[in-house]
Amino acid sequence: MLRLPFPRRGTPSGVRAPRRIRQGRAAPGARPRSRTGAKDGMFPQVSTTVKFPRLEEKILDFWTEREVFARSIAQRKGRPEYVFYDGPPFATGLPHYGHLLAGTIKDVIPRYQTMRGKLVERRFGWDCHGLPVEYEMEQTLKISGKREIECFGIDRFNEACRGIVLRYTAQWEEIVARMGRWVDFKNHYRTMDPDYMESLWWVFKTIWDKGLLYEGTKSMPYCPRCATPLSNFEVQQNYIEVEDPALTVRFRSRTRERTYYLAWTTTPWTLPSNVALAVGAEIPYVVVDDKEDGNSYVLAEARVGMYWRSEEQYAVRARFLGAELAGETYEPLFPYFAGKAEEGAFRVHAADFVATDEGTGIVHIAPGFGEEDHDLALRNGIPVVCPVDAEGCFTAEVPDWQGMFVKDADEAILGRLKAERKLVRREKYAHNYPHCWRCESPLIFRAIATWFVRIEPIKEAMLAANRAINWVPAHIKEGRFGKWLAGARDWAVSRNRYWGTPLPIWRCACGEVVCVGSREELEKLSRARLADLHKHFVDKVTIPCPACKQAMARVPEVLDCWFESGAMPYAQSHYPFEHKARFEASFPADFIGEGLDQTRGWFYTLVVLGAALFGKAPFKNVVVNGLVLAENGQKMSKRLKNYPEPRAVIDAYGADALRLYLLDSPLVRAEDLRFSEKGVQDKLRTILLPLWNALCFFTGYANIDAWTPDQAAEPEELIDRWIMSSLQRLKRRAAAAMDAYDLQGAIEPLVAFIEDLTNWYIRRSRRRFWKSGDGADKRAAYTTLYRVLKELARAIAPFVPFIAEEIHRALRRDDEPESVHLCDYPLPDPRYENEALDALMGRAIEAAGLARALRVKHKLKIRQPLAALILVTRDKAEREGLARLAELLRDELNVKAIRLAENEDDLVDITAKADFKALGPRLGPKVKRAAALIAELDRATLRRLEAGGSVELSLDGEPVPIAFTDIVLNRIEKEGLIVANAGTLTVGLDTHLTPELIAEGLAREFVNKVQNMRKEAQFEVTDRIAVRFKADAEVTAALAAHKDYVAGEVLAEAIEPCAKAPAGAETWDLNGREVAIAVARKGR
RNA sequence: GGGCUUAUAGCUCAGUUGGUCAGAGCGCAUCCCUGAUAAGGAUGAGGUCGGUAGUUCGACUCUACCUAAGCCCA
Repeated sequence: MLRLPFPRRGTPSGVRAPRRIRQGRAAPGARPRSRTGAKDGMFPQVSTTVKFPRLEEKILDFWTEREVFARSIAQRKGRPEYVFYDGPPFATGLPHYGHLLAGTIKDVIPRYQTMRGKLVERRFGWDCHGLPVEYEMEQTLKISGKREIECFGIDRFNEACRGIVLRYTAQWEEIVARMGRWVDFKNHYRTMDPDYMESLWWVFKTIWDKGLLYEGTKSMPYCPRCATPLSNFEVQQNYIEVEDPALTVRFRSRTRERTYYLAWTTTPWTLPSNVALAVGAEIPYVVVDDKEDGNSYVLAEARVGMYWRSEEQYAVRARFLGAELAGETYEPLFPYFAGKAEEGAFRVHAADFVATDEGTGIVHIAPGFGEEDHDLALRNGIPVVCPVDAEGCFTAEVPDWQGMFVKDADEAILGRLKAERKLVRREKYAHNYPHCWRCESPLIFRAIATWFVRIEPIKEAMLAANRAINWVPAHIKEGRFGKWLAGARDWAVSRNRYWGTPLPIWRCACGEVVCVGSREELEKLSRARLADLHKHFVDKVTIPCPACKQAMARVPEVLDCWFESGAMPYAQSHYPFEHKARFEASFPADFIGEGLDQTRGWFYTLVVLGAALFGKAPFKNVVVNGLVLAENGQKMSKRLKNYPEPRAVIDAYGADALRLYLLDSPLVRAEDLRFSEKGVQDKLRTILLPLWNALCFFTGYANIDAWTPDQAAEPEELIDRWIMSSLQRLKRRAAAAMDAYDLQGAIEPLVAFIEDLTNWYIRRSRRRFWKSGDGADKRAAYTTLYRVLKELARAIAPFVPFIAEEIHRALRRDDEPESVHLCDYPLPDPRYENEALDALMGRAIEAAGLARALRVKHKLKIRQPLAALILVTRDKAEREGLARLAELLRDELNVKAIRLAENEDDLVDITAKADFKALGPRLGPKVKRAAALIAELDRATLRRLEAGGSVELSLDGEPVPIAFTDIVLNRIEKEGLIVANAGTLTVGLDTHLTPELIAEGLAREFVNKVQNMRKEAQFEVTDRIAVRFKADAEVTAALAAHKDYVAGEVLAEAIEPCAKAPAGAETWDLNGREVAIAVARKGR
């Protein structure tokens, strides 16, 4: 069940309920500080109780109303173009997380580049053709298979497909937009549009003219009943456990006397089509003399035991590796194709797919059927025969069983073999066998006429294209993609289907073939002017044969839809029929991004066609994203419902949170991620909410003080200069990572900066904002925070476009762009960079952490002031730097003084370790003993080394000189002291509590209790009160001494001690002393 | 069966050219703070760095093999 982040009153789920009931929340600026006439500020009052999803929807409206996306592009007219190609999705289903992920990446990078001043057009694409559409249509129409479709009418079928492909586009557009992705849906491209299809023809024709297209055969799963080839996708649908006959037959050798090759098959009906035998080159074979029949048999050594029970029945005559058998010839089993011997049939070949776990280790090869058989035949010039017709019946080539369905012929074939003494053994064989998902018929594999793109002539161009691509992550270039390219085989681009781009090939019975490259060309040839290029229109067009004047008809196939998407760079622009110059100027694309599963899909077809047409890759940079898995690590499954609906997640946490979750993950490096709703919520809670609080903090106080950017004051305080310097570093790192297409690397510094901003800068600067008056320091603080937030909004805009927009709009002046997405990406300003300060503040933050830890360890709460914090470091520069931060640390840690010291000897023990990096190469195996000696060096020796001296160790009587660079100093707090150490810095607390300190601690405790009571009583934060209390003499005295402080803090007009507990008093424990306190609101 | 990727704390992940550093965030537990407050801070527990073998003075890091998961292909 989905947990909402803000159930009812808006408590983020997962956030522990506050221990105390919180009430009477005040507006941020309404602090108890007397001021007159607070003017309305220039900044909108930003609510601290934001609901991000609703906020985002408002921003979406703003973007739409103000046409911000279009303007973000329009304002870059004339600037260098940054070209993005969108990979088209199938819209037969609704978007899942994979789409949202890719969509986010495809949004972030164009947004970033736009802000860097580039013109980035983003056209959405739709993949409209292909089997999934046809499959769905068949289900809807309750028809299936070639015959039924053709009976239904290809025209009606195709029009029906056309009708459903765009069924979900409205939902797609809605959710893509809701994710904050800016992409042009109006100017989309669709693979089924006539212009698009015409460009495909041009691509096809161009490749044709280069001689890269040929018609061959491909062994495909085929349903004889439906008379149609099936795709792998279809085959996977229906595997059934069945029992088939398994035969071992003997082929008489022509090379060896009275010798037979034993071969094994589970498809007897393919035996008439046998044209070769295959052996494993590395597999040991034997020639066995059968003592019973006097013949010799060749088979794999490992399989002998399966055919002869006892060694008395046979004798091994020879033993050799399969390679030796290659080239031997044998007599055909059947006479039908005996004539093919001259073409290279009936030979033994070595093949790598031969195994010895079943059968004889010799494989019967029927290239007309088996896929491996077919490939082997193509590679070795074995003739391919396929005496089976479209319905799966034997043709006239096998007259004995002509017209018989092949599976039904099994028995007859078997009988014949038996009669001819060619059958050695008959078994039953149970295995998983694919069946037609439509009609349950067992599938056969069968060579199908198929059009191929020849890869060999363009392979070098493809490899060169790949070398020029910047892959993110880099390993894909030489790994997954490179390996795939290197082993690429000819690409089968035709499909025996209906809803697709028809192959523009017309063929005559006389053998003449023409390829048509445009509508105009077709019109010239046929006089037919076509508005639509789908099969049911194009197939009606005939072309007079230039050779014999008869009518040429189009070949029946349509194009593989991967061909269509791979041709998208050209087809989306209707190249070369339109936009010729425009295309040529913008090819190849600067950037594409899709999932890892596209390695052999879109990425591949883009590269093949780019290499074939232009000799280069159609894209320069590609970000490959990983797979979003369900929380349990399994694939997300609609059926299992093992993931929350994307829409529900967006509605609950907002698109920014989801974007951030997806981007700040291994997904952007092509690794998998287990999707966790909790993870999305955490991004909201730990990053977006604190950022939002920072904005609230700023606008709240700025409005109270009526601060405006006109009152800017140049920041001089160290902490201001520090956060400004941090900001520069953030911008430098984010831009560098983005330029390297390292999305996660760009987000990491953003998150770190938000942490710095909220948990150090604002925390440490609070008092500067709410102190009264409007001094230069306060103005500097406002100026700093204002600048930082504004630049931060721009820096995060590509990643979290909504919250960035809201911050920008809260802070912008009228003369600034009305949307953050119309701004330039902020770049580092070296004037504000200060590495030394960054390092120094880092030490101060560290020191504060150590000091807080000391307080916790020694039960000295922050409210108890302490006399001093002692910072010890031998580094002079560090000491001087920390001195400049003393005030800041004093305040943070509630100590009266910061003392800096150089001599750490009283606080820490020093030991040394060997620096293995320095000593290892020099000493080799002796390094371990040297390390032991170094660990025992005393303080005096170490100090001498530190001062630049050197020491000699004695190793095996050999003196080994050691310098300070050979060791690493280690400091350890001395036992029993209140000190803590980190690296060179040691901090100590002066824990001696004087009566003054104790008194001040009591006063602070008292303030704390009264503040709690104010809240409990639901007073307004500005209410003035009267306080009465009963306490012991010490507390009473402490309060008297700190009366002004206490009164100021709690807005008390009077603080009266009483002899006995006042009416309505609550009793508290004040550092072990009982105090009764009563508060009363004064009239307003 | 092949290719690629991944394997480090309960979870999500860092770990730079091998060097004595096993880390961060979250979660959990305990505590602090209470003028960013439907926030914030500190401390703590915990891991044979998937396994085995090797290279090396030294391996989370390099090599080989194995195991598991994911993707793609067969």
